[in-house]
Amino acid sequence: MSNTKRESRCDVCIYKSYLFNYLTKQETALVNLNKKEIVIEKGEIICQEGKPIKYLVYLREGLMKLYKTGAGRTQQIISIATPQDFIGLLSVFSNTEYVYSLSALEDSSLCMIELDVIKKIILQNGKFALSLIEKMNKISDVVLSNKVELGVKQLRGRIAHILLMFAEQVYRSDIYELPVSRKEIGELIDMRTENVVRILSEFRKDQLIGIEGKKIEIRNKPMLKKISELG
Amino acid sequence: MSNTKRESRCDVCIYKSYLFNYLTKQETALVNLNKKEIVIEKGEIICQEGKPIKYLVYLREGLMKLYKTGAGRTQQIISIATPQDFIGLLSVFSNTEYVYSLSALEDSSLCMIELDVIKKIILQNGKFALSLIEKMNKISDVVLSNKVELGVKQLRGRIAHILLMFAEQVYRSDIYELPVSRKEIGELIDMRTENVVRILSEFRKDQLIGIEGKKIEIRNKPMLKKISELG
DNA sequence: TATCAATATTGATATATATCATACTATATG
DNA sequence: CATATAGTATGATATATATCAATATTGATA
Repeated sequence: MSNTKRESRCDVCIYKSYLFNYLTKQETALVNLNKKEIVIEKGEIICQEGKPIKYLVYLREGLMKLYKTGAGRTQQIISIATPQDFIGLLSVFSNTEYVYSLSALEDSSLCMIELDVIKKIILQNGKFALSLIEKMNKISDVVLSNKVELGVKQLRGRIAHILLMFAEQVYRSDIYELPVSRKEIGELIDMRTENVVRILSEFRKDQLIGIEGKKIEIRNKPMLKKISELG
Repeated sequence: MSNTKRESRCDVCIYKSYLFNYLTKQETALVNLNKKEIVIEKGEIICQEGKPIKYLVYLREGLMKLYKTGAGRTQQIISIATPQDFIGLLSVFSNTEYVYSLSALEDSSLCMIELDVIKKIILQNGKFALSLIEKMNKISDVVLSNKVELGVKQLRGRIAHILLMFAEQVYRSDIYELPVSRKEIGELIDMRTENVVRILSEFRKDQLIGIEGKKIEIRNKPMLKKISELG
């Protein structure tokens, strides 16, 4: 737990979410006083299911996973958070305890804002509230449609989908280092580790991708897209 | 399309959502002026994917399904709305067109409120905004956790889950009339019609349920719960 | 460096689920 | 009334996926 803390000013924060542009000077100052910044290492767990919710977590830099622990230590990954995401935004206002856990897939830098302060601002700042609502809807669109699509796709389609997701949403590059293990990919798209491995190898044999350990290279994006769409 | 329209006053509406208790008299009057009430018959489609969003739909009485049409006329049911639900609340603020369609599973009575009016009220009424946010989070908890659980459960577990859902969430009775066809059950829990039929028959043979056409009787709830939980 | 544990890989096999075929309702429709 | 049409039902078979087993590889740690 090497939670290096450093304090920066919200008003000039370079990571600032566009949502906070709707705040007044006073509100920004209030956030400034009631937030803490932490830097965490890959693998560290920030929030655990069942623990009381105190903060709204904002991801400045890095990559994190939001997951749920089921019976028999199995995990299910709900979503992968990228910079500028408010993590778990879809559940913090309806629960007093976290329903998901949160851990770092890469070294990450977070800003944790007291939830009570956010609530206070919602009460007094309509523009902020409406923007937050829009933001929540956008997140729910993505998360939900991902989960809904899982149901119709076969394993090959899911793997293609996740490979493209990392390329397009996360790394914005056709060459990237997978931030997750084969097992975690399985937890994200509901399949067994062995099948993740198998289908990745298959895709490599078919020249769709290059693999070198965790390094992935998308080689035939049109074909991958087709596989992803047709399931 | 027998959209019988009748107008009632919001301030004394017996179907009123608790959310509207946070409104001022003026705001209630504004809603009153910008809403329309409609009564629709089983099978009627209210919103269609791709059509512009103008209203926030509130279900007063009846039962509706929110669904998505995929390639090849296949449907996927996202959720089933019960009275007092704001339908599609999770996507109306992030899109200008509906991303889901909405149709009646039973004769239903709806109140459709101009979305612009809702937005206006969010901007000026913090309590309403915060309550709406909490509501949205609750909906997303339910919808998302349902979809997440689908991924881990096998067919038997899914059927058990859905049978219990109708008994406990929708009809609050162990005997009820299924509002959906076997095909629609499949669309709701990602499985083939034949397997829905097969497993229902199996459950009947095992004395877990009684079936008579669409009429379902839960006969061994503890066992169904176990099947639902263990997947 | 040696050792251990976790991860990755591949193959063989079992199981779950989808698909195909057929028949048998109910319900609508001319 | 006859005849479509969708829904329900069941069996046989094909296919997709999970499970089991064995080995290789990597990464962490003493």
